[in-house]
Amino acid sequence: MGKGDETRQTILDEALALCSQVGVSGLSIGSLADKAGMSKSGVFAHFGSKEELQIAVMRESQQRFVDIVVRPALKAPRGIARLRAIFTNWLDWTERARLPGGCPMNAAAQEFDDQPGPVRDAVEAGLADGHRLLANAVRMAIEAGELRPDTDIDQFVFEFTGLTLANMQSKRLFKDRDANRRALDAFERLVRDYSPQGKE
Amino acid sequence: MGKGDETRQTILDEALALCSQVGVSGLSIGSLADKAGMSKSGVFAHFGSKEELQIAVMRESQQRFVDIVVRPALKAPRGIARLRAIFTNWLDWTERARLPGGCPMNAAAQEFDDQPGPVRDAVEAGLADGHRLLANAVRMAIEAGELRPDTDIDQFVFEFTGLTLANMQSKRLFKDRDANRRALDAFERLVRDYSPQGKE
DNA sequence: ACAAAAAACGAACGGTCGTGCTAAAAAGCC
DNA sequence: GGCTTTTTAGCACGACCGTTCGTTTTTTGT
Repeated sequence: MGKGDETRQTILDEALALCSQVGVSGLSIGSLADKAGMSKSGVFAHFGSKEELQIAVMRESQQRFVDIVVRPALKAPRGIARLRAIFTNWLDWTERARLPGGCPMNAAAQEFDDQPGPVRDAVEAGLADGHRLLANAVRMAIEAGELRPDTDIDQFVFEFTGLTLANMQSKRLFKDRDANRRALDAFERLVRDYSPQGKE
Repeated sequence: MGKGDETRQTILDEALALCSQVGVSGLSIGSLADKAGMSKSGVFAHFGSKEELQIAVMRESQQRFVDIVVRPALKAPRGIARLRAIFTNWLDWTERARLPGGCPMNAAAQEFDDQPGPVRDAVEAGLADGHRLLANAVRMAIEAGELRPDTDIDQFVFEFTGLTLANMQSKRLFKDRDANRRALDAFERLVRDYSPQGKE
């Protein structure tokens, strides 16, 4: 198909940027239509309901995350190098993705964590997918002998994501210019703790 | 004063619970009035504007956090024991505070991080205060000789809060029953890394 | 008990929300 | 170029939003 999908993509781009600032439930069809230079019903027709729009935004966010954070990191060799590439890409992925208000998915996770429904499902699926990709990278690092064989993969992922969350809060709320450095230092400490020739 | 402040407190209690579920910007005066069994204008009169209500909720949230997380931990001796007490209290403080939807302050931090104004200021002040209290506890642990003298306090706080954030996401979005254990394991590893007789 | 003050109510306002429905415009196809 | 299909606009709807105002109820002080 032609024109339809094209403007749908345009709308989604605007929706993602807007959503990053006001949240996925704060995103309204009227304001989105203004940003996209369209009528309210014109935007509406592309999704059929607000819920479908929200789900589409989450999916788009997930895909863009993969494109910006995960895919480029695959050029790094398997092991800690690739883990580090994922991590550094993660730290400022929202800026590279032109999302002025931070990660829409993480924001949505907070908004919808106790609001069952398809939107929540999409958010959970999106973040779970990220964790799965990350877990795979950790497993490869273990297989490459760069992390201890008895490394608890889920534990590693848990701490890894904790650092990205702390980084976002530090950077966005406290405008801390040292946030990235702090996160990177913590990452290196994390890797060192789980490395075979490391301490213990 | 009498009756006024009393019902104001009742309203704030309901507001906190409601806010934890729908977020601080999703909280509406109408629904809050329903929960409190009052009229919309009756609730409104106590705060004068929605913004003032939001600020009041943030302040109340902060105070309750101190009451539930920080104050009880002061019974533990200075040092790592107290840090651990703060941490464990932190992990499930929202349940003990009867906040069914998670920490309102953290949610607000995401919603308002790029929306300047008094609400954002209140959020930042509240979280900064928490960080300050935590930093003090870390400093005491250093002075007690239980953490290395060259410990970067802000770095420690950064990683500490990262664990609490990961814990909340794990628990609330993924319903992970191992979240607390994961967080505690990570905490012990964190402390060990910065302890004088630890590795390195 | 009674007057003064405080607090809660009820109705109304202009706005915006999501969502239908119908008509106009644009795009795709022969 | 005309015809069909797709895409967009315009308008209206009921619901809820924050806020204002005048009235009524409740509390307070004496």
